[in-house]
Amino acid sequence: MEEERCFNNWDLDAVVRLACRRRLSPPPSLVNDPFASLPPPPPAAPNPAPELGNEVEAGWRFPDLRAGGRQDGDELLRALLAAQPLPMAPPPLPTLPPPPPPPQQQQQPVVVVTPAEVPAQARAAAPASAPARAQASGRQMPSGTVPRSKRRKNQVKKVVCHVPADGSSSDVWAWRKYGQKPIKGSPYPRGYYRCSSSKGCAARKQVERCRTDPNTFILTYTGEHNHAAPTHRNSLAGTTRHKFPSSSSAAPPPPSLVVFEALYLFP
DNA sequence: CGATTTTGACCCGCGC
DNA sequence: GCGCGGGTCAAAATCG
Repeated sequence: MEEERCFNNWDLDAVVRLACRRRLSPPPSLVNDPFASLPPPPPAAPNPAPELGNEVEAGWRFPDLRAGGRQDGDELLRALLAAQPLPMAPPPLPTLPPPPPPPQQQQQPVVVVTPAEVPAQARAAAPASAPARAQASGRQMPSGTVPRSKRRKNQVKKVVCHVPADGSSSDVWAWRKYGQKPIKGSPYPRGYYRCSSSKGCAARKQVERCRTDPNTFILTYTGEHNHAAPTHRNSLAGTTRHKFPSSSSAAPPPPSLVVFEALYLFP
């Protein structure tokens, strides 16, 4: 169990780092395939939970993008595409079983885009209007921040992307992990990261291994960067520090393309 | 020394 | 109204 935890842990961190460092530092030679040296994902989670209405699957559904008649999603998409033309065919989405009927709350437009700078671009393109989601702490909050209670989970703007385990997404931001939680129905924990490029940056990122495809990671970006994208990533940000000596420690895999899915949630 | 990671606890949104 | 689950905080430990 411990190992598994470490394993998962490592995975998430690795992905995040990759996602962050991409073109910055060529992957060490020892990092061919982190997964190869690691124990395979649990064959069968305690509860496979086939019908999990997770956001990812929701993302696969492709509800009508203009359902809400909003332009944000569309603009975002456009911005994303403009910023980074699809270098490869659309994502292998449908590896998942037909998702369950969409709960009424799932009327968020979903968009599929590709890669790399998406989060950054998206944020740059989208109007900086995510005050609430930024402040989520329930405890002592700096004055002027919006209490978590004001926030609606379903109204949080998100950009979901799938990252192949053998690759990485790319964004120039530096992310700092602030939490990790096991997700019900998923054998893999989800890591929570926030932008460390700028102190008050509201941008956050969640990293989770796809339960249906262990070789794929799901990155979920929320919030917006309130600062310009750093030309170079921060010093220590992304520093590799393995707490798990020996086996588990490994370097991140080489960068490559990513498959993105933009999941845009509206209020 | 500064920044990051880890981990348990707390808070709150949401579904029943 | 209650309980569950997800998201975040913060202290301690670790690393470059």
